[in-house]
Amino acid sequence: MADTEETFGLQNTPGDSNTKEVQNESKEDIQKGTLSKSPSPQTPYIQQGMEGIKVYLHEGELWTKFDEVGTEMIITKAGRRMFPSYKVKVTGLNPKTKYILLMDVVPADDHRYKFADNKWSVTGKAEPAMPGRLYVHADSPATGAHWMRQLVSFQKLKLTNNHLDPFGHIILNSMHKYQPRIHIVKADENNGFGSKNTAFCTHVFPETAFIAVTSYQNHKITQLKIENNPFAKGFRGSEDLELHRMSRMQSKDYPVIPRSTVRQRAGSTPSPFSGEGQCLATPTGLGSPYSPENGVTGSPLELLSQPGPYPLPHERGQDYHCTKRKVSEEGHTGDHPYRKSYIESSPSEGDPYYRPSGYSQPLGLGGGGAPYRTESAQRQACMYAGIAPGAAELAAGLEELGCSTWAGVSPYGSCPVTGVPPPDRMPYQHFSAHFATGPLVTRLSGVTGHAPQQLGDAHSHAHALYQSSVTSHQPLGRQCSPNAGIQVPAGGLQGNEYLYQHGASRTLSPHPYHTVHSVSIVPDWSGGS
DNA sequence: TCTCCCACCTC
DNA sequence: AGAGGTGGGAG
Repeated sequence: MADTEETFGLQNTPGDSNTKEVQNESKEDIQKGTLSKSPSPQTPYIQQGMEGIKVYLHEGELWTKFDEVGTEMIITKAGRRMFPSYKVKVTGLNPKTKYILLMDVVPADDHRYKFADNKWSVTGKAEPAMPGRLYVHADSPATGAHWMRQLVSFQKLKLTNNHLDPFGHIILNSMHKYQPRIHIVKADENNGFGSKNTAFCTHVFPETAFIAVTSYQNHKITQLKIENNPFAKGFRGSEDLELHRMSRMQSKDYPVIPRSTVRQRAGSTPSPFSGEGQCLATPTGLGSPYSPENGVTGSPLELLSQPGPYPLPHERGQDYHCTKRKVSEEGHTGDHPYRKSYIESSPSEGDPYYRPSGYSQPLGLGGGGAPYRTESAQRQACMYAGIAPGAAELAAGLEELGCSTWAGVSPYGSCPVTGVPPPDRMPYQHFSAHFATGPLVTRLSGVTGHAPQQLGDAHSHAHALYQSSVTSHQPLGRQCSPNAGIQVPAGGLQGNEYLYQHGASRTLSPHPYHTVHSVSIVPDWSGGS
C-alpha cells in the first residue's frame, strides 16, 4: 500500500541542496564533535575524511519525473540496464585518497505490489530477498581526484530476475519495490577494507526508488522511457511512424494501435512512489525504507547486503494511489523537457540535473534482511574476478561473513565470469577473506544483514528532496563479525552477497593491497545460465 | 507472468 | 560494421 509513497517521496524541498549527510563518524570524530550533524540514529560515527563528501544525482529532474509516476525497471533473465541511468557527481573526496564506489539495490519495503486499475497497490508480503549483490564501479579503486573529475556512471549495472544469475547482475524480484544506494568506501592503502579504520558512507536518492517488473505496467512509464532513452528511439515518433512501423511489423491487418495511443492514455496512473506530483515523500522513505538510519549501523557492507528485512513500517503505506497525475503524459511526455535528459554525461559541473544527496542514513540496511540468506548461500559464487583491490577485499570480507561477494566483472565484459562456465575454469581469482575481515566488511556485513532499520525516522533528518541520504560508517564501531570479528547483525548478511564489479575495462588484478587467498566459494553457475 | 524473438536504434 | 540496448507482441 501506501507506504510507499512516502517512502519514496522526497520530502524536502528541492532546494536543499545540501546534502544531509549523516555519517558515521568514528568515535573519535564524534567525540571530537566532528560530526555534528548526524541526526540519524545510527551510529554516529563519522569517519574521517568522509564527512565532506557530497553526492549529487545526475539528471535528478528526470528521475523525479519517473518517480512521480512510479518508476518501473524491467528485469530480465539476461539482465537489463536501468533507465534513467544512475550517474552521480561526487565532491569532497580527498584527491589523493583512493576510494571504491559501489552500488546496491535494497528492498524498499516488504510488500509485493500489483498494478491494477491503473495504479499500484500492495498485494501481499514480499518474497524473501535475494542475496544482495554489490556492483562495484569499474574504476574502483581510484583516487578522489579521479572520481571527482567527471560524472560517475553506473549505467552498465544490470538488473535480473534470475536468482541464479552467473553474471553478477543485481538480482531482484518482480513486482517488488527497491531503492538503489551508492556507497563510497575509502580504500587507500592505509585504510583498506580490511582495516579497522575503513571508512565509508552511503548515499540514497529516494527518487531513484522503483518497482521491478518483467514488463511495464504503467503506460506512462513506458512512454517516459521511450521519450528519454536513446535506445528506445525507434519507438518514438509520430503516430505516423508508429503506424508505419506497426504495419510492417505486424503485417497485416491489425490496425494496430499506435503506441502513441497507448501512451496517451496512460495518464492516470498514480504513482506509488511519490505521491503526487511532487514529491512528498518523506525523507524517510528515502532510501530504503528499511534503512536504518537509526541505529544500526550502516556500513557499506550493510548496504551491500541488502536483503533484509524491511523495517519501516509506517512508511510503507499500503497503497499508493496517486493522486497526482497530471503529470504525465501530457506534461511531460511529449515534449518535454526531459527529453534532453538523456543526454548523458556531462561535465559535472553545471549540470542542472544534479541533486545532492541528502539523506543521511545509514544504509542500513536496508538490506538487511537476514532471512534470506539461504539460498544464496547455497549458491555462492564467488567470483571475484577482476576486481579492484578494494573490491576484492570487500568481497572477501563478505565472505567471511558468510556472504559471497562477487567482484566479478560483468559478463559481457572482460570478465570471465561470464558465462556459465564451470567453476573450474573460472578466471576469477578468489580472494580470501582475510582481509576482509577488515572493518568494512564488517560493517557492511552488519548492515547487510540485518534488520531493518528504518529510515523512517530518517525523515526527520532527511529533508531535502533531492538530497541523498548519506551515512558514513566507521569501522570500528562495530566490527566484528562472527567470523572475523565482524559483527553481523542478527540477520546477518545474507547468505551471499556478491560484490560485483562492473566491468570495466580496467583490469583488475588482484589488488595490491593484499593477497588474496582463495576462497572457496561456490559459483553460482548453477542455475544461471 | 514471464520468455523469446523482432525491428529499430545507439554506440 | 558489429555489438548491444529498446519495447512490443506472440506464445
